[in-house]
Amino acid sequence: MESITSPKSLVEQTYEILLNAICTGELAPGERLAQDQIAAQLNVSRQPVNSAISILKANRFVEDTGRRGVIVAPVDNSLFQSIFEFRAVIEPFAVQLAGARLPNDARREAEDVVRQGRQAVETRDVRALLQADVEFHNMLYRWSGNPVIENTMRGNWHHIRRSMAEVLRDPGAAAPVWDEHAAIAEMLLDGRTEDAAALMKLHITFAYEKIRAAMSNNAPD
Amino acid sequence: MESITSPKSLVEQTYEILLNAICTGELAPGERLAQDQIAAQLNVSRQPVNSAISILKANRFVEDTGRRGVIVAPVDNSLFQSIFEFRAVIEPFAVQLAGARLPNDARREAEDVVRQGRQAVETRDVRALLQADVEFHNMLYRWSGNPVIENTMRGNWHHIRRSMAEVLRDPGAAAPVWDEHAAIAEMLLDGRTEDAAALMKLHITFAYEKIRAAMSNNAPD
DNA sequence: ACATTGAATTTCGTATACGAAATTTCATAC
DNA sequence: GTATGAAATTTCGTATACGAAATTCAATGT
Repeated sequence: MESITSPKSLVEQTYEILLNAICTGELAPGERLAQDQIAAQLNVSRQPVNSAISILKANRFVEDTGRRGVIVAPVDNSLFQSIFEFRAVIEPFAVQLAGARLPNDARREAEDVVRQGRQAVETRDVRALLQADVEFHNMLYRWSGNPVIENTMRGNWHHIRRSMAEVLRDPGAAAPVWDEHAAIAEMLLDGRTEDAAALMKLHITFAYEKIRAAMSNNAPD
Repeated sequence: MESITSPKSLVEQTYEILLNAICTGELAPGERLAQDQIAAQLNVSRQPVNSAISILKANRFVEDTGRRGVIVAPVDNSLFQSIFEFRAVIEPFAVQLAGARLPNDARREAEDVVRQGRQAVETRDVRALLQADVEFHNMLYRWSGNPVIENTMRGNWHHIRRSMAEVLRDPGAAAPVWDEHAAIAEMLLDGRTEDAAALMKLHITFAYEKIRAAMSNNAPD
Protein backbone atom coordinates (compact mmCIF):
# COMPACT_ATOMS: atom_id res chain seq x y z
CA MET A 1 0.00 0.00 0.00
CA GLU A 2 1.32 3.45 -0.83
CA SER A 3 0.76 6.60 1.14
CA ILE A 4 -1.44 9.43 -0.06
CA THR A 5 0.45 12.21 -1.75
CA SER A 6 -1.18 15.63 -1.89
CA PRO A 7 -1.31 17.26 -5.31
CA LYS A 8 1.26 19.96 -5.96
CA SER A 9 0.31 23.47 -4.96
CA LEU A 10 0.02 26.23 -7.54
CA VAL A 11 3.22 27.75 -6.14
CA GLU A 12 5.16 24.55 -6.76
CA GLN A 13 3.70 24.06 -10.21
CA THR A 14 4.40 27.66 -11.15
CA TYR A 15 7.95 27.38 -9.85
CA GLU A 16 8.63 24.25 -11.87
CA ILE A 17 7.18 25.71 -15.04
CA LEU A 18 9.18 28.92 -14.73
CA LEU A 19 12.40 27.11 -13.78
CA ASN A 20 11.98 24.77 -16.70
CA ALA A 21 11.39 27.67 -19.06
CA ILE A 22 14.55 29.33 -17.79
CA CYS A 23 16.61 26.13 -18.06
CA THR A 24 15.52 25.37 -21.60
CA GLY A 25 16.19 28.93 -22.66
CA GLU A 26 12.55 29.55 -23.45
CA LEU A 27 12.93 32.48 -21.08
CA ALA A 28 16.17 34.07 -22.23
CA PRO A 29 18.75 35.61 -19.90
CA GLY A 30 17.89 39.25 -19.24
CA GLU A 31 14.23 38.74 -20.07
CA ARG A 32 11.79 40.26 -17.63
CA LEU A 33 9.28 38.13 -15.71
CA ALA A 34 6.00 40.07 -15.57
CA GLN A 35 3.78 38.68 -12.84
CA ASP A 36 0.48 39.75 -14.40
CA GLN A 37 1.32 38.23 -17.74
CA ILE A 38 2.57 34.95 -16.24
CA ALA A 39 -0.45 34.73 -13.98
CA ALA A 40 -2.78 35.21 -16.94
CA GLN A 41 -0.85 32.67 -19.01
CA LEU A 42 -0.98 29.99 -16.29
CA ASN A 43 -4.54 30.90 -15.36
CA VAL A 44 -3.79 31.58 -11.69
CA SER A 45 -3.71 34.71 -9.58
CA ARG A 46 -0.55 36.73 -9.08
CA GLN A 47 -0.03 35.36 -5.58
CA PRO A 48 1.45 31.94 -6.50
CA VAL A 49 3.47 33.59 -9.26
CA ASN A 50 4.90 36.04 -6.76
CA SER A 51 5.86 33.23 -4.39
CA ALA A 52 7.43 31.19 -7.16
CA ILE A 53 9.51 34.18 -8.22
CA SER A 54 10.68 34.60 -4.62
CA ILE A 55 12.02 31.04 -4.74
CA LEU A 56 13.72 31.65 -8.09
CA LYS A 57 15.27 34.78 -6.62
CA ALA A 58 16.57 32.97 -3.53
CA ASN A 59 18.16 30.36 -5.77
CA ARG A 60 19.73 32.94 -8.10
CA PHE A 61 17.88 32.00 -11.25
CA VAL A 62 16.50 35.51 -11.51
CA GLU A 63 17.90 38.85 -10.42
CA ASP A 64 16.32 41.85 -8.83
CA THR A 65 16.55 44.91 -11.04
CA GLY A 66 15.61 47.25 -8.22
CA ARG A 67 13.05 48.57 -10.63
CA ARG A 68 10.12 46.70 -12.07
CA GLY A 69 10.24 43.02 -11.23
CA VAL A 70 13.03 40.60 -11.92
CA ILE A 71 14.99 39.40 -14.95
CA VAL A 72 16.36 35.99 -15.83
CA ALA A 73 19.91 35.80 -14.52
CA PRO A 74 22.57 35.94 -17.22
CA VAL A 75 24.57 32.79 -18.00
CA ASP A 76 28.07 34.12 -17.97
CA ASN A 77 30.55 32.12 -19.98
CA SER A 78 32.96 31.53 -17.13
CA LEU A 79 30.19 29.54 -15.46
CA PHE A 80 30.89 26.66 -17.87
CA GLN A 81 34.41 26.35 -16.67
CA SER A 82 33.39 26.56 -13.03
CA ILE A 83 30.70 23.94 -13.38
CA PHE A 84 32.96 21.43 -15.07
CA GLU A 85 35.89 22.19 -12.81
CA PHE A 86 33.55 21.36 -9.94
CA ARG A 87 32.10 18.26 -11.52
CA ALA A 88 35.55 16.92 -12.41
CA VAL A 89 36.00 16.43 -8.67
CA ILE A 90 32.50 15.57 -7.48
CA GLU A 91 31.51 13.07 -10.14
CA PRO A 92 34.49 10.72 -9.70
CA PHE A 93 34.00 11.03 -5.96
CA ALA A 94 30.38 9.92 -6.31
CA VAL A 95 31.53 6.95 -8.40
CA GLN A 96 34.08 5.96 -5.76
CA LEU A 97 31.46 5.97 -3.02
CA ALA A 98 28.96 4.17 -5.23
CA GLY A 99 31.42 1.34 -5.76
CA ALA A 100 31.05 0.32 -2.14
CA ARG A 101 27.30 0.78 -1.89
CA LEU A 102 25.67 -0.63 -5.03
CA PRO A 103 21.98 -1.50 -4.64
CA ASN A 104 20.63 -4.90 -5.67
CA ASP A 105 18.88 -3.87 -8.86
CA ALA A 106 21.75 -1.61 -9.95
CA ARG A 107 22.34 -3.41 -13.23
CA ARG A 108 18.74 -3.25 -14.32
CA GLU A 109 18.50 0.43 -13.43
CA ALA A 110 21.71 1.30 -15.26
CA GLU A 111 20.59 -0.56 -18.36
CA ASP A 112 17.27 1.30 -18.35
CA VAL A 113 18.87 4.71 -18.19
CA VAL A 114 21.49 3.92 -20.82
CA ARG A 115 18.75 2.62 -23.11
CA GLN A 116 16.80 5.86 -22.68
CA GLY A 117 19.89 7.93 -23.41
CA ARG A 118 20.73 6.02 -26.56
CA GLN A 119 17.15 6.27 -27.74
CA ALA A 120 17.27 10.03 -27.27
CA VAL A 121 20.42 10.14 -29.39
CA GLU A 122 18.61 8.13 -32.09
CA THR A 123 15.54 10.35 -32.12
CA ARG A 124 17.69 13.50 -31.86
CA ASP A 125 15.51 14.77 -29.00
CA VAL A 126 17.54 17.37 -27.10
CA ARG A 127 15.09 17.55 -24.22
CA ALA A 128 15.05 13.79 -23.66
CA LEU A 129 18.81 13.71 -24.01
CA LEU A 130 19.30 16.24 -21.24
CA GLN A 131 16.81 14.41 -19.04
CA ALA A 132 18.58 11.08 -19.53
CA ASP A 133 21.90 12.76 -18.76
CA VAL A 134 20.53 14.15 -15.49
CA GLU A 135 19.07 10.77 -14.64
CA PHE A 136 22.27 8.87 -15.27
CA HIS A 137 24.33 11.09 -13.03
CA ASN A 138 21.57 11.34 -10.46
CA MET A 139 21.49 7.55 -10.32
CA LEU A 140 25.17 7.57 -9.39
CA TYR A 141 24.59 10.22 -6.72
CA ARG A 142 21.90 8.01 -5.20
CA TRP A 143 24.17 4.98 -5.34
CA SER A 144 26.87 7.00 -3.59
CA GLY A 145 24.65 6.93 -0.53
CA ASN A 146 25.62 10.51 0.20
CA PRO A 147 22.49 12.66 0.12
CA VAL A 148 24.56 15.85 0.24
CA ILE A 149 25.94 15.06 -3.20
CA GLU A 150 22.47 14.49 -4.54
CA ASN A 151 21.04 17.65 -2.95
CA THR A 152 23.96 19.78 -3.98
CA MET A 153 23.93 18.57 -7.54
CA ARG A 154 20.17 18.91 -7.85
CA GLY A 155 20.60 22.67 -7.64
CA ASN A 156 23.62 22.65 -9.91
CA TRP A 157 21.98 20.57 -12.60
CA HIS A 158 19.45 23.29 -13.31
CA HIS A 159 22.32 25.63 -14.04
CA ILE A 160 24.06 22.92 -16.03
CA ARG A 161 20.91 22.39 -18.06
CA ARG A 162 20.74 26.10 -18.83
CA SER A 163 24.28 25.99 -20.13
CA MET A 164 23.85 22.74 -22.04
CA ALA A 165 20.68 23.84 -23.76
CA GLU A 166 22.67 26.60 -25.42
CA VAL A 167 25.31 24.32 -26.88
CA LEU A 168 23.55 21.00 -27.44
CA ARG A 169 22.26 21.94 -30.84
CA ASP A 170 23.66 18.77 -32.42
CA PRO A 171 22.32 15.72 -30.53
CA GLY A 172 24.34 13.39 -32.74
CA ALA A 173 27.49 14.56 -30.99
CA ALA A 174 26.14 13.00 -27.80
CA ALA A 175 26.60 9.40 -29.00
CA PRO A 176 30.10 8.97 -27.48
CA VAL A 177 28.74 10.39 -24.22
CA TRP A 178 26.48 7.38 -23.89
CA ASP A 179 29.28 4.96 -24.74
CA GLU A 180 31.18 6.52 -21.85
CA HIS A 181 28.18 6.32 -19.56
CA ALA A 182 27.71 2.66 -20.43
CA ALA A 183 31.41 1.91 -19.86
CA ILE A 184 31.40 3.66 -16.48
CA ALA A 185 28.35 1.71 -15.35
CA GLU A 186 29.87 -1.54 -16.60
CA MET A 187 33.14 -1.02 -14.72
CA LEU A 188 31.27 -0.04 -11.58
CA LEU A 189 29.05 -3.12 -11.71
CA ASP A 190 32.14 -5.27 -12.29
CA GLY A 191 33.71 -3.98 -9.08
CA ARG A 192 36.39 -1.97 -10.91
CA THR A 193 35.60 1.16 -8.92
CA GLU A 194 38.89 3.00 -9.42
CA ASP A 195 38.75 2.50 -13.19
CA ALA A 196 35.18 3.76 -13.24
CA ALA A 197 36.11 6.88 -11.26
CA ALA A 198 39.06 7.58 -13.54
CA LEU A 199 36.89 7.22 -16.62
CA MET A 200 34.31 9.52 -15.04
CA LYS A 201 36.96 12.18 -14.62
CA LEU A 202 37.85 11.79 -18.30
CA HIS A 203 34.17 11.82 -19.21
CA ILE A 204 33.67 15.21 -17.56
CA THR A 205 36.84 16.57 -19.14
CA PHE A 206 35.71 15.37 -22.58
CA ALA A 207 32.27 16.87 -22.08
CA TYR A 208 33.81 20.19 -21.17
CA GLU A 209 36.08 20.20 -24.21
CA LYS A 210 33.17 19.34 -26.44
CA ILE A 211 31.06 22.13 -25.03
CA ARG A 212 33.88 24.62 -25.27
CA ALA A 213 34.36 23.73 -28.92
CA ALA A 214 30.66 24.07 -29.62
CA MET A 215 30.59 27.40 -27.83
CA SER A 216 33.42 28.92 -29.78
CA ASN A 217 31.57 27.93 -32.96
CA ASN A 218 28.24 29.38 -31.86
CA ALA A 219 29.47 32.57 -30.24
CA PRO A 220 33.07 33.34 -31.19
CA ASP A 221 33.93 36.13 -28.78
CA MET B 1 30.40 56.32 -5.39
CA GLU B 2 28.36 53.26 -4.50
CA SER B 3 25.14 52.20 -6.15
CA ILE B 4 21.79 52.39 -4.43
CA THR B 5 20.72 49.16 -2.87
CA SER B 6 17.01 48.68 -2.26
CA PRO B 7 16.05 47.64 1.29
CA LYS B 8 15.25 43.98 1.75
CA SER B 9 11.66 42.97 1.19
CA LEU B 10 9.56 41.53 3.99
CA VAL B 11 9.74 38.15 2.26
CA GLU B 12 13.54 38.19 2.35
CA GLN B 13 13.70 39.40 5.92
CA THR B 14 11.18 36.80 7.03
CA TYR B 15 13.08 34.07 5.20
CA GLU B 16 16.36 35.02 6.85
CA ILE B 17 14.85 35.20 10.30
CA LEU B 18 13.17 31.81 9.96
CA LEU B 19 16.22 30.16 8.40
CA ASN B 20 18.39 31.53 11.15
CA ALA B 21 16.00 30.28 13.82
CA ILE B 22 16.08 26.84 12.22
CA CYS B 23 19.87 26.81 11.93
CA THR B 24 20.46 27.84 15.51
CA GLY B 25 17.99 25.27 16.75
CA GLU B 26 15.67 27.94 18.11
CA LEU B 27 13.06 26.24 15.96
CA ALA B 28 13.59 22.57 16.75
CA PRO B 29 13.30 19.76 14.19
CA GLY B 30 9.71 18.58 13.98
CA GLU B 31 8.34 21.87 15.27
CA ARG B 32 5.43 23.29 13.34
CA LEU B 33 5.61 26.70 11.65
CA ALA B 34 2.26 28.42 12.15
CA GLN B 35 1.84 31.25 9.67
CA ASP B 36 -0.54 33.32 11.77
CA GLN B 37 1.67 33.18 14.83
CA ILE B 38 4.85 33.99 12.90
CA ALA B 39 3.13 36.84 11.10
CA ALA B 40 1.94 38.31 14.39
CA GLN B 41 5.39 37.88 15.94
CA LEU B 42 7.15 39.63 13.05
CA ASN B 43 4.41 42.20 12.73
CA VAL B 44 3.69 41.52 9.07
CA SER B 45 0.80 39.94 7.23
CA ARG B 46 0.68 36.23 6.45
CA GLN B 47 1.59 36.85 2.83
CA PRO B 48 5.36 37.37 3.23
CA VAL B 49 5.44 34.55 5.77
CA ASN B 50 3.77 32.23 3.31
CA SER B 51 6.28 33.12 0.58
CA ALA B 52 9.22 32.67 2.93
CA ILE B 53 7.97 29.24 3.91
CA SER B 54 7.70 28.33 0.22
CA ILE B 55 11.40 29.10 -0.14
CA LEU B 56 12.27 27.08 2.96
CA LYS B 57 10.24 24.21 1.54
CA ALA B 58 11.97 24.35 -1.85
CA ASN B 59 15.32 24.24 -0.08
CA ARG B 60 14.35 21.34 2.18
CA PHE B 61 14.60 23.15 5.49
CA VAL B 62 10.97 22.40 6.25
CA GLU B 63 8.75 19.51 5.23
CA ASP B 64 5.16 19.35 4.15
CA THR B 65 3.04 17.33 6.52
CA GLY B 66 0.19 17.11 4.06
CA ARG B 67 -1.97 18.35 6.90
CA ARG B 68 -1.70 21.69 8.62
CA GLY B 69 1.34 23.62 7.51
CA VAL B 70 4.95 22.53 7.57
CA ILE B 71 7.41 21.29 10.17
CA VAL B 72 11.13 21.90 10.56
CA ALA B 73 12.96 19.12 8.73
CA PRO B 74 14.65 16.59 11.01
CA VAL B 75 18.45 16.54 11.24
CA ASP B 76 19.16 12.91 10.82
CA ASN B 77 22.44 11.73 12.24
CA SER B 78 23.75 10.24 9.04
CA LEU B 79 23.73 13.75 7.62
CA PHE B 80 26.87 14.53 9.63
CA GLN B 81 28.80 11.81 7.93
CA SER B 82 27.53 12.85 4.51
CA ILE B 83 28.39 16.49 5.04
CA PHE B 84 31.92 15.80 6.17
CA GLU B 85 32.47 13.11 3.58
CA PHE B 86 31.53 15.75 1.03
CA ARG B 87 33.61 18.52 2.55
CA ALA B 88 36.67 16.24 2.79
CA VAL B 89 36.77 16.43 -1.00
CA ILE B 90 35.48 19.93 -1.72
CA GLU B 91 37.47 21.91 0.85
CA PRO B 92 40.93 20.68 -0.23
CA PHE B 93 39.86 21.24 -3.82
CA ALA B 94 38.96 24.85 -3.02
CA VAL B 95 42.38 25.30 -1.39
CA GLN B 96 44.12 23.89 -4.44
CA LEU B 97 42.34 26.32 -6.74
CA ALA B 98 42.87 29.21 -4.35
CA GLY B 99 46.64 28.61 -4.42
CA ALA B 100 46.74 29.76 -8.03
CA ARG B 101 44.38 32.69 -7.67
CA LEU B 102 45.17 34.57 -4.45
CA PRO B 103 43.93 38.17 -4.34
CA ASN B 104 46.23 41.02 -3.39
CA ASP B 105 44.94 41.67 0.09
CA ALA B 106 44.72 37.98 0.91
CA ARG B 107 47.03 38.16 3.90
CA ARG B 108 45.18 41.00 5.56
CA GLU B 109 41.83 39.31 5.01
CA ALA B 110 43.03 35.99 6.39
CA GLU B 111 44.47 37.65 9.47
CA ASP B 112 41.19 39.46 10.11
CA VAL B 113 39.12 36.30 9.98
CA VAL B 114 41.53 34.30 12.13
CA ARG B 115 41.56 37.10 14.67
CA GLN B 116 37.75 37.04 14.83
CA GLY B 117 37.74 33.28 15.23
CA ARG B 118 40.26 33.32 18.06
CA GLN B 119 38.37 36.11 19.77
CA ALA B 120 35.17 34.04 19.61
CA VAL B 121 37.05 31.14 21.22
CA GLU B 122 38.20 33.50 24.00
CA THR B 123 34.77 34.89 24.69
CA ARG B 124 33.19 31.42 24.34
CA ASP B 125 30.58 32.83 21.98
CA VAL B 126 29.14 29.91 20.00
CA ARG B 127 27.28 32.11 17.56
CA ALA B 128 30.33 34.21 16.71
CA LEU B 129 32.40 31.06 16.45
CA LEU B 130 30.11 29.54 13.88
CA GLN B 131 30.03 32.78 11.94
CA ALA B 132 33.81 33.04 11.87
CA ASP B 133 34.01 29.41 10.75
CA VAL B 134 31.65 30.10 7.87
CA GLU B 135 33.60 33.20 6.96
CA PHE B 136 36.98 31.48 6.94
CA HIS B 137 35.83 28.74 4.60
CA ASN B 138 33.80 31.15 2.51
CA MET B 139 36.92 33.26 2.07
CA LEU B 140 38.68 30.23 0.60
CA TYR B 141 35.75 29.53 -1.72
CA ARG B 142 35.99 33.10 -2.97
CA TRP B 143 39.72 32.79 -3.45
CA SER B 144 39.17 29.57 -5.41
CA GLY B 145 37.62 31.75 -8.09
CA ASN B 146 35.01 29.06 -8.66
CA PRO B 147 31.58 30.55 -7.96
CA VAL B 148 29.97 27.11 -8.12
CA ILE B 149 31.86 26.08 -5.02
CA GLU B 150 30.74 29.18 -3.22
CA ASN B 151 27.11 28.83 -4.30
CA THR B 152 26.98 25.14 -3.55
CA MET B 153 28.51 25.53 -0.14
CA ARG B 154 26.30 28.49 0.75
CA GLY B 155 23.35 26.14 0.81
CA ASN B 156 25.27 23.42 2.58
CA TRP B 157 26.56 25.70 5.30
CA HIS B 158 23.06 26.31 6.58
CA HIS B 159 22.70 22.58 7.08
CA ILE B 160 26.18 22.40 8.58
CA ARG B 161 25.29 25.18 10.99
CA ARG B 162 22.19 23.26 12.07
CA SER B 163 24.31 20.23 12.85
CA MET B 164 27.13 22.14 14.50
CA ALA B 165 24.82 24.10 16.77
CA GLU B 166 23.78 20.84 18.35
CA VAL B 167 27.29 19.68 19.19
CA LEU B 168 29.26 22.88 19.72
CA ARG B 169 28.33 23.16 23.35
CA ASP B 170 31.97 23.55 24.41
CA PRO B 171 33.53 26.48 22.51
CA GLY B 172 36.88 25.80 24.21
CA ALA B 173 37.23 22.68 22.09
CA ALA B 174 37.40 24.95 19.02
CA ALA B 175 40.84 26.38 19.83
CA PRO B 176 42.79 23.78 17.77
CA VAL B 177 40.39 24.44 14.89
CA TRP B 178 41.69 27.99 14.67
CA ASP B 179 45.30 26.86 14.88
CA GLU B 180 44.56 24.67 11.89
CA HIS B 181 42.82 27.51 10.06
CA ALA B 182 45.78 29.79 10.70
CA ALA B 183 48.24 27.13 9.51
CA ILE B 184 46.26 26.48 6.33
CA ALA B 185 46.16 30.20 5.52
CA GLU B 186 49.87 30.55 6.25
CA MET B 187 50.85 27.67 3.94
CA LEU B 188 48.57 28.98 1.22
CA LEU B 189 50.03 32.49 1.42
CA ASP B 190 53.53 30.98 1.35
CA GLY B 191 52.79 29.27 -1.93
CA ARG B 192 52.77 25.78 -0.37
CA THR B 193 49.43 24.94 -1.96
CA GLU B 194 49.68 21.14 -1.82
CA ASP B 195 50.59 21.21 1.88
CA ALA B 196 47.68 23.54 2.58
CA ALA B 197 45.26 21.26 0.73
CA ALA B 198 46.53 18.20 2.59
CA LEU B 199 46.15 19.96 5.92
CA MET B 200 42.65 21.03 4.95
CA LYS B 201 41.73 17.40 4.34
CA LEU B 202 43.05 16.56 7.80
CA HIS B 203 41.25 19.55 9.27
CA ILE B 204 37.91 18.31 8.00
CA THR B 205 38.64 14.78 9.18
CA PHE B 206 39.58 16.06 12.64
CA ALA B 207 36.46 18.21 12.80
CA TYR B 208 34.33 15.23 11.93
CA GLU B 209 35.95 13.04 14.58
CA LYS B 210 35.50 15.75 17.16
CA ILE B 211 31.84 16.17 16.30
CA ARG B 212 31.27 12.44 16.30
CA ALA B 213 32.79 12.18 19.77
CA ALA B 214 30.68 15.07 21.04
CA MET B 215 27.59 13.51 19.54
CA SER B 216 28.07 10.12 21.14
CA ASN B 217 28.40 11.94 24.47
CA ASN B 218 25.29 14.02 23.99
CA ALA B 219 23.01 11.41 22.49
CA PRO B 220 24.41 7.88 22.85
CA ASP B 221 22.13 5.92 20.54
C1' DA C 1 12.65 69.14 -33.63
C1' DC C 2 14.18 68.18 -28.97
C1' DA C 3 14.23 68.42 -23.95
C1' DT C 4 11.38 68.79 -19.72
C1' DT C 5 7.92 67.80 -16.66
C1' DG C 6 4.01 66.10 -14.53
C1' DA C 7 -0.20 63.41 -15.05
C1' DA C 8 -1.80 58.75 -16.39
C1' DT C 9 -0.61 54.06 -16.39
C1' DT C 10 1.71 49.98 -15.15
C1' DT C 11 3.28 46.79 -11.96
C1' DC C 12 5.04 45.37 -7.89
C1' DG C 13 4.90 44.35 -2.67
C1' DT C 14 2.00 43.54 0.88
C1' DA C 15 -2.55 43.48 3.26
C1' DT C 16 -6.92 41.63 3.54
C1' DA C 17 -10.67 38.44 2.27
C1' DC C 18 -12.64 34.03 1.35
C1' DG C 19 -13.40 29.17 0.67
C1' DA C 20 -11.82 24.55 1.60
C1' DA C 21 -9.83 21.11 4.37
C1' DA C 22 -8.29 19.48 8.64
C1' DT C 23 -8.58 19.48 13.65
C1' DT C 24 -10.71 20.15 17.85
C1' DT C 25 -14.62 20.29 20.84
C1' DC C 26 -18.49 18.69 22.79
C1' DA C 27 -22.92 16.54 23.12
C1' DT C 28 -24.87 12.05 22.84
C1' DA C 29 -25.22 6.92 22.80
C1' DC C 30 -23.66 2.71 24.51
C1' DG D 1 -16.03 5.83 31.12
C1' DT D 2 -15.35 5.45 26.25
C1' DA D 3 -16.66 5.80 21.48
C1' DT D 4 -18.98 8.44 17.77
C1' DG D 5 -20.07 11.99 14.95
C1' DA D 6 -21.59 16.60 13.90
C1' DA D 7 -20.71 21.50 14.71
C1' DA D 8 -17.35 24.99 15.69
C1' DT D 9 -12.78 26.44 15.09
C1' DT D 10 -8.35 26.76 13.17
C1' DT D 11 -5.32 27.38 9.51
C1' DC D 12 -3.84 27.03 5.12
C1' DG D 13 -3.84 28.14 -0.09
C1' DT D 14 -5.23 31.28 -3.19
C1' DA D 15 -7.84 35.35 -4.88
C1' DT D 16 -8.60 40.06 -4.68
C1' DA D 17 -7.66 44.80 -3.12
C1' DC D 18 -4.84 48.74 -2.31
C1' DG D 19 -1.02 51.92 -1.87
C1' DA D 20 3.54 53.13 -3.46
C1' DA D 21 7.08 53.45 -6.75
C1' DA D 22 8.58 53.36 -11.37
C1' DT D 23 7.63 54.00 -16.25
C1' DT D 24 5.25 55.96 -20.11
C1' DC D 25 3.61 59.48 -22.65
C1' DA D 26 1.80 63.61 -24.02
C1' DA D 27 1.72 68.58 -23.30
C1' DT D 28 4.56 72.51 -22.96
C1' DG D 29 8.47 75.52 -23.58
C1' DT D 30 12.73 76.45 -25.97
